Amino acid sequence: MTVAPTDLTMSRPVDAGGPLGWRSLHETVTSRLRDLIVEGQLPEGSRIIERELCDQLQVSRTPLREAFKVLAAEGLVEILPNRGAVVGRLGPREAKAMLAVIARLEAFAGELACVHATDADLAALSAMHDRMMAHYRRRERLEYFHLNQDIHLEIVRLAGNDILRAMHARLHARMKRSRFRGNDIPENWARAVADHEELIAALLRRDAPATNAVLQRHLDESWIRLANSLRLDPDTLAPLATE
Amino acid sequence: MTVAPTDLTMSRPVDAGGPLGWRSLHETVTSRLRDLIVEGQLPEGSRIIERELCDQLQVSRTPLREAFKVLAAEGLVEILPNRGAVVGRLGPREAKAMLAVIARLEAFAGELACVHATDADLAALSAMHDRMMAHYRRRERLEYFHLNQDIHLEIVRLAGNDILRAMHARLHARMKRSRFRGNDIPENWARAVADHEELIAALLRRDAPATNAVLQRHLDESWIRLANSLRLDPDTLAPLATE
DNA sequence: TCCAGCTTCGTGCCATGCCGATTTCCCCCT
DNA sequence: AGGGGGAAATCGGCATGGCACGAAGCTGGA
Repeated sequence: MTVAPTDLTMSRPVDAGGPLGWRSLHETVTSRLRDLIVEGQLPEGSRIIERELCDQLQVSRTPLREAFKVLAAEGLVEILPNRGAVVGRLGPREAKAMLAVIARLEAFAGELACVHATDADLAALSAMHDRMMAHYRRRERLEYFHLNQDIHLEIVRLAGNDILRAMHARLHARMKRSRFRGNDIPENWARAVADHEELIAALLRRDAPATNAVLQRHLDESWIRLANSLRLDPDTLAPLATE
Repeated sequence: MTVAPTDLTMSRPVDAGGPLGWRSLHETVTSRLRDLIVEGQLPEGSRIIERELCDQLQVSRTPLREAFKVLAAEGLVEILPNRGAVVGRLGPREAKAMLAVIARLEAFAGELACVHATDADLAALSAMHDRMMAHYRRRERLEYFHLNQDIHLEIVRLAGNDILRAMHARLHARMKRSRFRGNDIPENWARAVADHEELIAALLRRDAPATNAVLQRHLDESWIRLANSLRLDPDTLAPLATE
């Protein structure tokens, strides 16, 4: 779990720049740490030693501890009293629960987007979709993946409900790490792409019920895909028989 | 914003008791502070001076600052860089957004409860409902209010989805303070009670779609009631003309 | 040889001190 | 008299040190 000893003090202009724009140190540490966890640099379940991270991040223990507290509130790490912090594990049960909630939130966001988004917003979204499709035709998985995520986040943004966006962002961040492990299988990929075609069409028609339905279905299938890649039964969570 | 100078060190057995069961100081402070904010002891928008609270809670600044960080992550307080913390204001726009999300989450929870709750669970819920109705007939508003909240929380619990419960609890806590200011008007009260009758009936029938629908409607009406009590138009959020 | 108790070491938690930023108030200038 | 600028008080942010809890290693007895 060795991390590149990046110096965070450099990212804060100590004397230059206006009072706007620079963030307090614990905030910087929190962001950096969140990225490290979400990107999987810190493996799940591993104990995090304060002093070690202090040396690597070149900060004192106080801002680091404060960062741990907010990450614990976000559910990314778990703090055991008097025994330090471990990066939070994501069991299959929690993953299923989380995806179910994400599905409802995003479906709701789709509904709202149909009502509140401007024509320009939808046009931009459609353009993103077209670019994503281009990547799909070239089988550029990574670019597809990122654009896919951007589209989902954009839909939530277009809903115009900040609370909804914050809730969704929280859950999405926790799921992101799990999704990084390639769990997209070619035969399912086509299905996901078809969903997206339907989704964009429904949005452009501003058909709220249809948008809700297709997003709900799309994300439910997302859980099926994840469960299959984990060799689990999507319903009972029992280990799947492997041949 | 003077708060009773409760001594938190007492709540932590310094030498007695086993190692299990005592929480670290910042956790205790966080809970206490959360209660203080939710119950309205700390008025919204007021700046919180670290030193002042340190004296009143009899703790040092470090655990207090850590508590602020997690409460900020929960959205209960807002931290302005180098300018301290203020308890988060809840504008009408955010209140509407929050209630909309709560409505969807609770409606979803109702669906799940229809599937996952045991017969005993539903019987207990029904008993709570009966007690609530007894309070209603006697016009005991406070007891009714508390039981009402308990029922809603219980439904979310019965859904068996911990993520859903956590998200809902977060939002519910932030709304609670606003709801405390009596915004129940007698003529609307009867309507809310009728909703609850329908709700319990749908749950006992394990009719998921009906449960979803009635909860959704009930909470949407809850927003209408709140907007009216704030003299705002529920849709446009424009100030309502008062005669 | 194995278990129990103690000791030591590692580690996290909390208090305090110093530094920088912000705000406020007073004085001076217009 | 009113407005602007500067200085002091105030408050929050970060670093460090002391303290307490938990875990592992060691030693002595059964």
